[in-house]
Amino acid sequence: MRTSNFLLSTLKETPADAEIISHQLMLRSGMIRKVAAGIYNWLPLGLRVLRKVEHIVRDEMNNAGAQELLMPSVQPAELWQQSGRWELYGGELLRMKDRHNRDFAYGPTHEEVITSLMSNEIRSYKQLPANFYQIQTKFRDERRPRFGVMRAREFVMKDAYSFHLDAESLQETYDVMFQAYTNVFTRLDLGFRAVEADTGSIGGNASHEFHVLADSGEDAIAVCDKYDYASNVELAEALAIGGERPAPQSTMVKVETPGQHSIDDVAKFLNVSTPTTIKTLLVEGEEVPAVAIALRGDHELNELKAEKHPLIKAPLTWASDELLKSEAGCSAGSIGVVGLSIPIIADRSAHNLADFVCGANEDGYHYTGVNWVRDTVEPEVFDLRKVEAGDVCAKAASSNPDDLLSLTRGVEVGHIFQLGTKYSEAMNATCLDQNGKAAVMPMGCYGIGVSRIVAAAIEQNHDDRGIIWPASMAPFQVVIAPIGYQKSEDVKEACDALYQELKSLGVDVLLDDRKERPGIMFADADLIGVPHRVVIGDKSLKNQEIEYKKRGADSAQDLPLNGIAQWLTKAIEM
RNA sequence: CGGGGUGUAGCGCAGCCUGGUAGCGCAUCUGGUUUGGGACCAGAGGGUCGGGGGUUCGAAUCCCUCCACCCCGACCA
Repeated sequence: MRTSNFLLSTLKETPADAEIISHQLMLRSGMIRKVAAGIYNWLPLGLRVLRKVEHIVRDEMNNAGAQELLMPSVQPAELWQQSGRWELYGGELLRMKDRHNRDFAYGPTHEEVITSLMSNEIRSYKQLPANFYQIQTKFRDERRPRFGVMRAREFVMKDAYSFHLDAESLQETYDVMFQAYTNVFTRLDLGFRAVEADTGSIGGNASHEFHVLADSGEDAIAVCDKYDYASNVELAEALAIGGERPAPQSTMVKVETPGQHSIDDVAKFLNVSTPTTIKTLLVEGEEVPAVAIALRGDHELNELKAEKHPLIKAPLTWASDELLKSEAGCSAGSIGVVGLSIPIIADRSAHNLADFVCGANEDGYHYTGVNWVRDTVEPEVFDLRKVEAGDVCAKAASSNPDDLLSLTRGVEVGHIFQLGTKYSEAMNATCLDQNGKAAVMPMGCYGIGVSRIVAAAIEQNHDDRGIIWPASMAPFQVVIAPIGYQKSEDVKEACDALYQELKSLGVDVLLDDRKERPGIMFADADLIGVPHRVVIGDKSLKNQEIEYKKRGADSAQDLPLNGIAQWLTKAIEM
């Protein structure tokens, strides 16, 4: 490609509404332009990258035995009513009507369509297992689209759906897809982790997310390398801190704590440390009006874990002031675990405390020297808190330094689920088994955020000049920057010859034949992130040399002109 | 959805408080001088000042209203 024939739409200044680096660089390099909130044009440069990612994803899906198909983005409401999601999916489902006033939706995902399709096409167990995928545009009407294509409303996704005769077969395909996903992100040369995940609203059993590690990521991940453990913090198990609970030493004393509401205030006022206090939270209950949650003062509630407790109402609802008053007899700053008549659920670490401080259920008072059982009802023990860096990994046996969790942030770029029969039952997707009986097919589903990968890759690979593409997704592998292309016949000849030779060798090469000063060519080449740069000018040509620089390297080197094309093709492969 | 903020040329912004011919930098076009890390000189084009309504002799500026977009909290590839 020659720049004279390519829309190189770079910006010198950063558009004001771009917050994170990948969004800024995608705008500045001319990869994308916004059409509306969360809706983007992909310019030629951006599309080249998107296509490279698609290519690798497609290749690995094919290798994993999945078959590509293409489903419509517009889907009739009937399918969604059949699965029950027309009512359940909520505002993220973009709904519309056709000219006959029939309801349709723009597909946010394709479980309904594929299950309906395969319920007709798959008739015998002999056709199983089967795995189908597509790479296609989805629309999810996000509450808050942001960060460019990282969280867009319209985006490109690879979604795959597998069908099985039994759970064993589903597990086998799930494992194959797990490996395929690992291959994809390895080939894309991204730093990533597969993490245990919540199955969320799609439902089902096993689930893993694939995260590209980046500080700007929206998800927190707990990691322990020694045990190859990685889990979304939403899910990560928090072990009890401290061993067996010590025996009570102190007697319980009611103390005045006027105007002290937060744990920090109370601890400072009483001159104790927050890990020796207990905070008590009241939430609405299932079948009971309210439930008390007891956490160590310095710990935070993991709401997702709380919602899994049968007594706690989901979604988690904080008790109103009136409910606090009627159940605890005080306001939020003075609640404690002594004398409550509602169920108490204590986090493991809170349950390990002795002689602790907690509210007295009377405004302006706390207790010191409180002990479980002696001074309270026996609480139920449950894993309720958020894990923290330095907690012991749930898979570890000791608290050696390398058994501890560290926290890192990630961008979710892939998610695989074992769906089970949730959709196949609803859509009546059965096939005949060995005995000639109709069997409901268990399913798996597997998603990759293709357009999100592009943004995530930039988050991980950039410097103050611009993008540094991994070789596998660079829009161009090599850029030729001539010094005096318009002036020097020699330079023009050498550049054109190298350009043609690289093209014939199958290299994605960009020849910058604009009438621009070198500084502009270099700045643009750095900004759009081309991995290999060749500079050809009269000076070096005199010595039969060119100048080569790898993107991100500190300095350039002079290389012989002779055989440079072959040298470059080798450099690209490395 | 709740809270905060912004809409003025393709991009970044000033002007608004205190109403009076719509500006600056970058980008674009023309001519010239330049030519190894975002050059310089001279000239040019480009605006329903987010939309609608109102106040006024006169509105980018004041008032009302609608819209769009951005940022902070609950969801997801």
